[in-house]
Amino acid sequence: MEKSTAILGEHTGTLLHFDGARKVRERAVAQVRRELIMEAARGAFFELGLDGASLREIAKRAGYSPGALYSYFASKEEIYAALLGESLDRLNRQVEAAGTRPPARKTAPQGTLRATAQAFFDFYRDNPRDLDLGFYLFHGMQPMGLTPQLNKRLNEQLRAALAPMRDALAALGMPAKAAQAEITSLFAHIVGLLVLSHTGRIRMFKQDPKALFDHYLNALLARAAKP
Amino acid sequence: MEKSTAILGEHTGTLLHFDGARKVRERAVAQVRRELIMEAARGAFFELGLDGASLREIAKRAGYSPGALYSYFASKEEIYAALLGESLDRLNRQVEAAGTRPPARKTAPQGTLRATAQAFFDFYRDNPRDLDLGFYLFHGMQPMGLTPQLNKRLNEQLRAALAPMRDALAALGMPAKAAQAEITSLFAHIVGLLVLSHTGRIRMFKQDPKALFDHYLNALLARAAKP
Amino acid sequence: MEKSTAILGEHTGTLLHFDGARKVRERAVAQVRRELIMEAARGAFFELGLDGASLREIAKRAGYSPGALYSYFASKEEIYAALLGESLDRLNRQVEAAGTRPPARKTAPQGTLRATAQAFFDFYRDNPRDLDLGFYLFHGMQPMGLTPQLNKRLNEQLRAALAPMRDALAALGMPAKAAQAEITSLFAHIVGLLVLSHTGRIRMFKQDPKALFDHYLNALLARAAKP
Amino acid sequence: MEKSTAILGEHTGTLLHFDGARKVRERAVAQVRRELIMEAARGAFFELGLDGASLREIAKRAGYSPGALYSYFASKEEIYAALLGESLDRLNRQVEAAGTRPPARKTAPQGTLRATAQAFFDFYRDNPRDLDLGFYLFHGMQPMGLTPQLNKRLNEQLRAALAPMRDALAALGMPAKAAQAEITSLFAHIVGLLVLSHTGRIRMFKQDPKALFDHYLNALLARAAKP
DNA sequence: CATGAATGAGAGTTCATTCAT
DNA sequence: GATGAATGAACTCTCATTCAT
Repeated sequence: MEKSTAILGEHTGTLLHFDGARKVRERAVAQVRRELIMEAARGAFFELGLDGASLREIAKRAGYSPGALYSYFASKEEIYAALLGESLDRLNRQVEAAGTRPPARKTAPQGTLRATAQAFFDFYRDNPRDLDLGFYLFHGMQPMGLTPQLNKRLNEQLRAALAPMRDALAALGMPAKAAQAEITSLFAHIVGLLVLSHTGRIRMFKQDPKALFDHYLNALLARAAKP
Repeated sequence: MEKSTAILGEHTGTLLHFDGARKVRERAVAQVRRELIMEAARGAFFELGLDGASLREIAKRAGYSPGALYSYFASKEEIYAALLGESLDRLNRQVEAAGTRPPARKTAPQGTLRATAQAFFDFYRDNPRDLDLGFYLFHGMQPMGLTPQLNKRLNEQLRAALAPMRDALAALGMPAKAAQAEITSLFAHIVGLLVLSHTGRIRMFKQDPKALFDHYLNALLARAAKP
Repeated sequence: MEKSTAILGEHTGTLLHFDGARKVRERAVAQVRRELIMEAARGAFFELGLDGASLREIAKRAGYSPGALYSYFASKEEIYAALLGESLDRLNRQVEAAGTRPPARKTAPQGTLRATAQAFFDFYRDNPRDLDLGFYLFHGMQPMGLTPQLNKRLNEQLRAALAPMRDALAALGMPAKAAQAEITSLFAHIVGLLVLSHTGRIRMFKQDPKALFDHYLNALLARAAKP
Repeated sequence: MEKSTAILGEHTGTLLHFDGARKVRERAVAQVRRELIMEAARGAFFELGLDGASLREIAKRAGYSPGALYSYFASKEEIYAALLGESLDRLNRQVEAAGTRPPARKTAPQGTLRATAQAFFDFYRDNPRDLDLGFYLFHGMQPMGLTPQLNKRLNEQLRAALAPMRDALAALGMPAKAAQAEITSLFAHIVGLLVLSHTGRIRMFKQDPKALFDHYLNALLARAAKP
């Protein structure tokens, strides 16, 4: 079971008192190997897409035989779940960084909202595969194969990524409920824009995703300023 | 080749003058059977999702051997394309009906915009698989396997479904360019809301898709009223 | 015109007395259509090879539906058999023409032997598919699917094509038995050279089929001159 | 990749120094199983011919599921290539043995030429399927599907099998170029005789392949003696 | 921990031939 | 005669997963 908590990147230093040092070391080694496999999976997935990235391919890239991966992950899906967790971590870091960078701070909270929302948008625009990842486990748009606790964890990571924007709205005087609704809308808008963009539907309307997003953001800021 | 026009649901009754009655009847029978297969495909797809719906499964449901489907469709993809075409037809009819229904007409064009946008939203909210269908041919969010002319045709059907909303905005005095951008945004927003809704991400934020959509629509109407 | 019907057995001007003119006409029409189908089959076979030429493809090229061909040929194999018969006819004509052309006649019988053998060789060198055809019915080098009478007929056509060479050898004073053996050898040599040529094995040895054949022919003529 | 060297029957025992004994053993086991599959393939191919020998049939005979073969061979073609490689190995051994056997040595080089050519001829006369094998990858007499390096390797094996005859001609004083041409001719003659023999065309001329071959060989030796 | 052979199911597609119409 | 839908069997190949070693 440590295996699955490890998926989420939690460390267990406190076990030091109960386990021998050897066990700790082995656990650390296993974690490193997990990450090696995830790296291979990410590479395969990014280069070959959801369908091209077979377990065999991932194993080959990681320098393992197919069966060996099952020592680290219970299934292919679990690999993707781990990948998604890591992806959300990166998203969080990117959003957070945008929220604490000087230019944003100066004109806060409008600046913060704009900067973090932009960072969120940019993250998925620049890494379309990370967006795919988010929908992989919902093949056919229908949830599947996630353990409830894993689902919860992933949701929390997502919530965390959006939190700075919600807080910025609150700081602008928007009631908590309205802020939450606006942030959900914002998220939906970003997803919609990017899905349409990736599938070529926006180009078809001769529009530019970035411009559309700016427009949305401006409207949101206007709403936030004088409700 | 009547096969490909049939994909798009065109009827051939008018050929009566040139073909023998027998040919016409046979063509009609073939069309009926095409639709039977599409029905089976839709059922398989809706129940089993994109991956479960194999050609064999579709054939079984339609009461055919696998090879027989190739008398009606050149490939599995063509079946899905036909399904998508028919789905867009239904969408168009639903949107059009909403745009010409009395209550909408009375308060036009605001009423028309609200009614048609609502109809668009409702269509995909009530038929989530139809939204999937639209993304099927863009596996991994990356276009694939459509003949350019078929792609064009499908795009036109989509454009047509959105046209009433664009016209309503124009009728409210919005410049064509801005109207086009707003309609693309609206489309993206709907898609985003529904994708998040279908994947359970909206419920997670304790929000209601319909309410969020109303909110978006109100803001859009406000923008349209006094730019 | 009896040509191809003869392939299939035997016909039959004498039926004129018993059948009505209509039946005769219908038979002629059928024969014309047979040839149309054979033409299509030849085209498909030459362009697409043995594997690419499906019944469907042949039917399409002939302007028929697949089933229709069965009104004219009992099987796909029979089509090929007919094609082979026609091919052997062409071979015979080409060999015969070479044997009666002035230059050959002048220096006969050496000239005749050289000219006809050359014509035989050239025929298959220039029309590799005709050689394939000859081996098609012996897939895996093992006879199959020929009715004995059809086999006999084809053999006779082949014999006829080689007869001028045998006669030339006899005219040079070679005993009948030896001449027959030499001609069989000659045939084998031609086939061997062309099979190796078509499969690229001769080019691999940096040799030229034509030169090798000339060499063989010279040796044969030398043997024939003073045994 | 040991797989490809294994195709060619090379052993890996010398790796003992670098690999553990276990790896060596496993490799040996794998090689045995490869040969088991090749045996099954040969059986299927010999009994059922080129078309009857499907992957499924081969797998069934080898006691495997179809997919299992792909652990040993990358494709069906690779199986046939391996079969052909092994066939050429046997041919080489048979030819070589004939060239070094006492009776041949005594009257060398005429005896050597006669003995090795005879061995070559006998090999394919006695194993007709091995001749088929050589032409399998040239479906419809038109090259296909060999990797260039594999093609090269197979060509070299063929060249090696013919080398003793070429050397014997050279030993008889024939210039290298002429010897090469004669050996190519000899090869073509053998192939021609056997193809016609296998397809029953020689019997039809009431000839005997062996006698025809002797006749050819005598003429060749006569040419070689006094050019 | 690691291997990699093996499974078993299944993928989409093609084919010659048949037969009701 | 002609159609073309339908069959049924076959095709090669891929996959995630298991498990004896």
